[in-house]
Amino acid sequence: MITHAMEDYLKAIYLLQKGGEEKVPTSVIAQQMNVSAASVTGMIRKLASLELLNHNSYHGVKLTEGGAKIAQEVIRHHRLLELYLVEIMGFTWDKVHHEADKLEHVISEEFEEKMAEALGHPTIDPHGHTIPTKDGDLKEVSYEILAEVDSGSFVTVRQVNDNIPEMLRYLAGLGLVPGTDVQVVTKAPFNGPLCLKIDGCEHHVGREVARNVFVELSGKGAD
Amino acid sequence: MITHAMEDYLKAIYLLQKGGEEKVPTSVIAQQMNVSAASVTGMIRKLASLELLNHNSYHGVKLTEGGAKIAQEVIRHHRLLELYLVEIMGFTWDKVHHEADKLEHVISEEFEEKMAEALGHPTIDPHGHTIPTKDGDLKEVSYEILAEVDSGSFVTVRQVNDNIPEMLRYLAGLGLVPGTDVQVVTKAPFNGPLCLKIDGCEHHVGREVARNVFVELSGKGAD
DNA sequence: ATTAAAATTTAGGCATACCTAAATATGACT
DNA sequence: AGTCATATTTAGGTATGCCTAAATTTTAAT
Repeated sequence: MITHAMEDYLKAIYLLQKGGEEKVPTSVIAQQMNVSAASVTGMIRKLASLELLNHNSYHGVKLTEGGAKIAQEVIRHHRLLELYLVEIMGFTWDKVHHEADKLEHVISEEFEEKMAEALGHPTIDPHGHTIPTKDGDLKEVSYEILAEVDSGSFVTVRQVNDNIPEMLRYLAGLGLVPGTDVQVVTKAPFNGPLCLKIDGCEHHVGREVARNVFVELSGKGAD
Repeated sequence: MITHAMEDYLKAIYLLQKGGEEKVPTSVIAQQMNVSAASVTGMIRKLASLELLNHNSYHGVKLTEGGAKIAQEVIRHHRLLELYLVEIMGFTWDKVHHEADKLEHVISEEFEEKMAEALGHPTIDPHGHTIPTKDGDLKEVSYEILAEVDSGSFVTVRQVNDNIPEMLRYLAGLGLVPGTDVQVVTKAPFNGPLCLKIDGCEHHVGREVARNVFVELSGKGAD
């Protein structure tokens, strides 16, 4: 029997794996999930005994096909829920992550299908993340981090991190949402703010915010 | 902190109290919730220590105002969810009880409000039960049990039990849903079937089914 | 008033999922 | 190769929420 906690671990490990790390170390999972490393070890044993992941002691874990499948289903639930809450129910995009985190574990497959139908089988969630297909794989496109593109660049916002409600409200206020075209006018030194031209207006945003916005390069100016 | 299990107990006790019993005995709760009496005793201690109910050892429990309030909120969630799932999402009415039982514990107050708005602040759920208002009390109207009305009676269906999916599918097939006018043509002896005239057609339904349908008398014929 | 049946509570256990602190393994550096 | 810092695991403990079996209390009947 798969518990909610197990689903949360599988989801986190899956996303960390997609995010680069082939073998995900215990400590990284612990940090991501805000639990102690010891708790992670305990859960890893359980998941390994169910053959949902392979554990190479002291060298991290890797999901099996079975484990990855469950993770994909949970992520599909989460992202469909986020979009449903925004598009159909009228939630603002800063609140849906938290709500989806609770709902993703309890909705039925039929609930998932009804949402997908109502939304016209969408592929992107409100924060720009790909929604895994029912059985298929999740191809996470990797974009540039806004904080790291050269000044002068012309970019299009593709994704934003969905887990800090206050930052999402701030971003929405700036118009820094997926689909928006942005020019990086300047980047102040010493980790200083970026000057961004959005919709013709210049805004100054800090690096912390710029590290949570992911963009696609659409052109480039002088550095 | 109120756990899901606590909410389930409070809900069950609340409905049993409304269903007649002033003080609800441990055994009744245990039967209703399909757990052992010992488990109920354990939970009662916890709820009593939180002052959500008063416990008179060996003489049953009674919810405090605080306990009743939480129960009402959970029931409001449940019934709004059932209606939302049927009306907005297109679920059939036999599946919504199970889905609502899981969702009722995790949705936010905002989710509740969005549902209520989308549904036009309804007062009755798909099975005919009253939806408690946001702060107000639940006035559960008590109807006649179809199995117990005299033959010849003309009745209107008002409520059906929502927890047996197969029976709900059967009832929907017969047209025995809230709002339908029905004539009780005959009642066979020895707990035999009732002959019902629904929409001009006669149907024969067993007592077990007729005990799960609640009606309002609208007229009366010969016995 | 005694006794038997029924209801209730207590006692002791199990699984989940988390924690801290202590022990142990790894890998990088001298 | 030895040493040390870091990462990981083990050991032992907490809380929830369920169970069965045994003890206890109540109620009803003689």
